[in-house]
Amino acid sequence: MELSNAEEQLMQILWRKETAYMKELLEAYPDPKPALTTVATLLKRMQDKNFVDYIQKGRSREYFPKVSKKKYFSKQMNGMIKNFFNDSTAQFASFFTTESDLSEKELRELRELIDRQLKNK
Amino acid sequence: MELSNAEEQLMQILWRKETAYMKELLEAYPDPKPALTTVATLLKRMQDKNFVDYIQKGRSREYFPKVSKKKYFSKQMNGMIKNFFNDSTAQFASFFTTESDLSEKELRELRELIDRQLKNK
DNA sequence: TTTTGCATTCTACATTTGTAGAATAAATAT
DNA sequence: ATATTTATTCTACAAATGTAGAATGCAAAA
Repeated sequence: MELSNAEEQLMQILWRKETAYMKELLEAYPDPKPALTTVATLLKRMQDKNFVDYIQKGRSREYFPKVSKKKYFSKQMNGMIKNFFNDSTAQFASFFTTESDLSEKELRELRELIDRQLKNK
Repeated sequence: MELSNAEEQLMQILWRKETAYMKELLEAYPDPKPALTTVATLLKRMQDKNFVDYIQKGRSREYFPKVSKKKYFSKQMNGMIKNFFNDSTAQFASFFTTESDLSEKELRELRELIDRQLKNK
């Protein structure tokens, strides 16, 4: 089961905070903030989908992500690479490199990084 | 307005074919194929969303994408980079480079590509 | 202890998405 | 000329999504 847009937005907040109470989540929303019950509904659905859990603290709950941002992101990326580049990561990489408008500096840094990666092989 | 999942799948088919009649679209679906009316509904919605158009040919229609795969993909990517990497393309690139499991050969090719990019600057 | 604030659960409802049957029309094959 | 195939439009409906009010309970502040 995937996250919907509204759910993913909330997930982003939760990832940033790592752990948060209802009130903090609400505060973290940009204006116009949704109703508290809206967030509650989303959290409930996200729990059902197994993306979020909580620890009862007194009478309220400390929510936290059950899926790491990194893991979630990787899955998204793999989906896109599969659909758009026929499952070829390399093909994606080359598309990205030529199409993204990285600055010269950024390109150099990226090359540096690749060199380091290569040393690890 | 964004494409839904089912719509995006159809879009992928249309991008592959570049142009296609109803029948061809249907044939291109993997089994179990949806009902023809399902595809018709999707096409209609995609027209409303301005992702698809057609040319009347005799009594049927030659459908074609109004948005290129590349453009669509870029938009998706930018969205993800914005959400996950704080809008930093470079940060994404470095994450990608370290986390993707590109082979040594692929890494070398990527470096080549970056070199060529750099020469263009 | 009365008010105020906050969280939770329930209920609700409009919109969007996934899926397709029925009716209709035209084109083609028999 | 009739049956068959194919496409189109209309209608429909369940599920998912976005959004939030009402009711309830409890805790902290006044």
